[in-house]
Amino acid sequence: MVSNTAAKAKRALPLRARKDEDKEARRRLILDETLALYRSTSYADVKMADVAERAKLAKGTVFLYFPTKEALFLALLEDLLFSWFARLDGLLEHGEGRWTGARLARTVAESLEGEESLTRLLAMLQTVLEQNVTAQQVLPFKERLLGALLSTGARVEQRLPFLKEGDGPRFLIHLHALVTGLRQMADVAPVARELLQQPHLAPLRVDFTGELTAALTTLLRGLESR
Amino acid sequence: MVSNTAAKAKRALPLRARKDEDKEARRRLILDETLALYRSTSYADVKMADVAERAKLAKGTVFLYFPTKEALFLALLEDLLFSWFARLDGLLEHGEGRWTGARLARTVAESLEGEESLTRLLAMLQTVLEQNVTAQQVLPFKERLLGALLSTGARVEQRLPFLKEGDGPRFLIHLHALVTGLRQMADVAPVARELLQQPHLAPLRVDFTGELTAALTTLLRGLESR
DNA sequence: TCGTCAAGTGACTTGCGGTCATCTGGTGGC
DNA sequence: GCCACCAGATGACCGCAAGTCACTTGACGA
Repeated sequence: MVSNTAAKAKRALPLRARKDEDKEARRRLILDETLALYRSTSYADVKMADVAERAKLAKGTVFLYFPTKEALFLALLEDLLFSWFARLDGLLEHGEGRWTGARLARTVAESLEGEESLTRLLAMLQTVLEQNVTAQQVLPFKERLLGALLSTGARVEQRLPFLKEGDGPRFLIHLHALVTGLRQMADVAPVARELLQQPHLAPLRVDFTGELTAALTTLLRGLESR
Repeated sequence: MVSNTAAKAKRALPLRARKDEDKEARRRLILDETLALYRSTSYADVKMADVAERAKLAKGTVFLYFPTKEALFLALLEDLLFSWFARLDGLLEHGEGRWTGARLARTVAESLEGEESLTRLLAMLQTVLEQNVTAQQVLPFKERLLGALLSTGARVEQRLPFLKEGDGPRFLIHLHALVTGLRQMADVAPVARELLQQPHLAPLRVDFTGELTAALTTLLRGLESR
């Protein structure tokens, strides 16, 4: 979970973080500043030196908390991803009334609206983030991911009676695939975005939420009519 | 299209490529060597200096043919992608007998088997390759892509009578999304691959062709039962 | 109060993408 | 067949960003 500004202002950190609590706060601070920078630019444009400067730390200090740039962004992804899982769980748990494939598709797609940072990071996961990171560092992430896949997957299965054993997690894997792919198409590099303004290239433009909803609905209808 | 070794050995290039034909041959040579390197490593591990060395050229010469590393890989992707489109067109055109959603799904998924380089590059398209490249350089690619999307999309629509106007291209966009996403999951970084050997993480392992076939079949069944 | 040592620092190293002043071989004109 | 020209080729060099490490300093316990 990324701390909000209120929490940030709560208390000035000592110059040296010796208590675990303070270390954690410093870690959060670095993650927050990284996210702030990433929001308005791209992975390549976020320099470790800039992160350090914004966090009012020396560059070396950032590397005390995260051994590589990739590890930093992997941690950021972890924050965003699992807080999204928690939010989706909430929506599935507390939603009233009958659930249909279409409703689930909409719920999921909308839960990802405004989560551009998350989906952009997700799209880089294996291509970039898992480079230059040791197995030690990826393992906890993968294990948490598996856990979330199984537990949220089970919740999805409960909601839609036509789903069979294992369909839930598989649905989430397809969701991940679609999110990754659609985000790449919808949220392209600035150069390409400009290009796609040209009317004759309009068919290449992709509305993320719309297209994701459509794809998930179709996917679930396919499972229902099996 | 990437030239084969036979074509490569056909004729020694002059030291200076002055004719367009020779320039094209040199360009191909660079692309071939890039692909050879990329096959066994990753984007980050392919150094421009290595490409030059393998092609028996000075580093500067490579930059005469491709202005940036990203442009080089974009050109490589273009080669692989459009030759795959052509191959798929052939399969759609010459396939005998009745076409079903399941058959189309299988045909498409199998046409991508052994195309790991293509799908890995595709997964990097917007995240990496379109960075550091001018609009001038991306435009032809996008235009060709649009053309292929429309023409191959139309072929797909012809094969499956239950598809409506526009379903073909849209199917291909969802295909792109799924390919990108599934490739990321199936063909992970070496670190992660090692990790996934552990039995308790088995559910995170993804069989690319199998999973793609399943997803496409479900997707098409969803469209059929609309 | 002060000694200890982990947290913090930033100048430095490394490595790679990209440049450009210089060189040279193919070609066209004679 | 010779030569002048210049586009193609070269590789030493540059800039930049990730990552290191010898040194400094402030929190805490004795």
